[in-house]
Amino acid sequence: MLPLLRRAALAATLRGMSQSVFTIEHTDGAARAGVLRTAHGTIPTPIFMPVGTVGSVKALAPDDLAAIGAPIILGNTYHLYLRPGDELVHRRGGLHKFASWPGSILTDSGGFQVFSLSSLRKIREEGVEFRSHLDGSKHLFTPEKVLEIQRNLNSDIMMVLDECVPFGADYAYTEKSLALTTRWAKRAMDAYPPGSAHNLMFGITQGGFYKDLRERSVNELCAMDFDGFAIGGLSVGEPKDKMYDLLYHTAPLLPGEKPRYLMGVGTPLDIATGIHAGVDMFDCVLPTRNARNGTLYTSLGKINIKRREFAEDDGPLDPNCRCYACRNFSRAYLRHLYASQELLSFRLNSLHNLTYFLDLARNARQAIVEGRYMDFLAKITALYPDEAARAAAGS
RNA sequence: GGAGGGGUUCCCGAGUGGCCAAAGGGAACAGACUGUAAAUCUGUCGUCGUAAGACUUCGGUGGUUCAAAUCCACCCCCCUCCA
Repeated sequence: MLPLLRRAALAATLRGMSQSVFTIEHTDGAARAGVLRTAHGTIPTPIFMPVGTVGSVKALAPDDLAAIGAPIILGNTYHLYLRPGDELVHRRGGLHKFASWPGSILTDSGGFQVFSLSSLRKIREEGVEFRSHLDGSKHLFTPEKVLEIQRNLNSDIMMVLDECVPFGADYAYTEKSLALTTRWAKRAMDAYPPGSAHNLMFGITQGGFYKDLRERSVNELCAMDFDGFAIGGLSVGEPKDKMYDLLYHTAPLLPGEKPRYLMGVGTPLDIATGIHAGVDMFDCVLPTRNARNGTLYTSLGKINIKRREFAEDDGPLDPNCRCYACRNFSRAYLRHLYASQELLSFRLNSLHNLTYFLDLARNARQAIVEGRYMDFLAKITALYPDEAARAAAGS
């Protein structure tokens, strides 16, 4: 491990020279295979980033994540600020040290909580006021404050504060919200200009499900020198075909030389589709949450391990999977662990699903490098026919 | 031997004349889950039927009543206390 100062200095050099933060090595159509560098490592892209909201990927230890080759995980500004507190984490040397996580960390800004905790917040010009879901206390999150929190956490990739707008918001509201998100992004950039430190900062585009607003958002955001750009506000309750429509419309508008991040997405098909549209980074709670709820992704499709049909199935969960769960346990045993609510069920299932998602990105990258991404996408599409049908419904 | 309490749909358990195929919980079965208020949530759960509805069911048998899981009689079984 590099001494802290030297690492910071090195990373500070990286920031402001966007060329060296992100390098695209191969393309296949719009799909890109690249490398993203942070203060805590090198990340091959496309990449799937496991979500560890409160500083832990639920049910897993850093060793587990290392075993499946996860180079970067997420943390959350809102949750870590409330508990245990970003300053407490700062005093313990940052989130990496506190959580014993040697890889990279991207932190979400709390923008998603504007959506998911909408009944507990008020949006104002200066920021978002949340009523804590833990104790009801009030907290103001401004664009500047969330960066301060993320710097205390020592996040490798900080996200700017945005308003994640629900599906169904009308044009007038979405337009107004978008303008606010853009003003917040400007304030973030002012508070933390390029070269300030080694923490990278990504902007988030919004615009709901109106293409002209998406374009406006991209134009306004990309005029600013962020280290990467995210597409936010997708997968917020919309039909699948709408989501893909917006995805294909928005991704190509983002600057080609910078990393593109599709926030909170998604299913394996969503990810494969996102990569096809030119996205480099993904995160989603789906593999970990579904793992805890018994839904597992395999090379043979999605299966629900609770089902009776697996009660005496002695085969591995996924014969083509390299993970610890698949190498050592039968479907019958995994079903039993789930039914018995054994904690090992969470760990093995999470380990497996994340392996699947990480491998999905790895295999996608390989396909791009070898110039056969369309074949890869076709293969994934065939694995999830119901979802693919929903995606095709409106087109 | 005496006194008391109880047997309800797979399990626990509510229900003491009609609003009861019978609350609630569990189990079981199936589904959902997308920048994590999620080890959460939803549905089904006597039989037949797409449905309307029909039929069978509350330890057993018989009875009272227009109507019984609920009232009465007898019988079978379980539990507690006393001797």
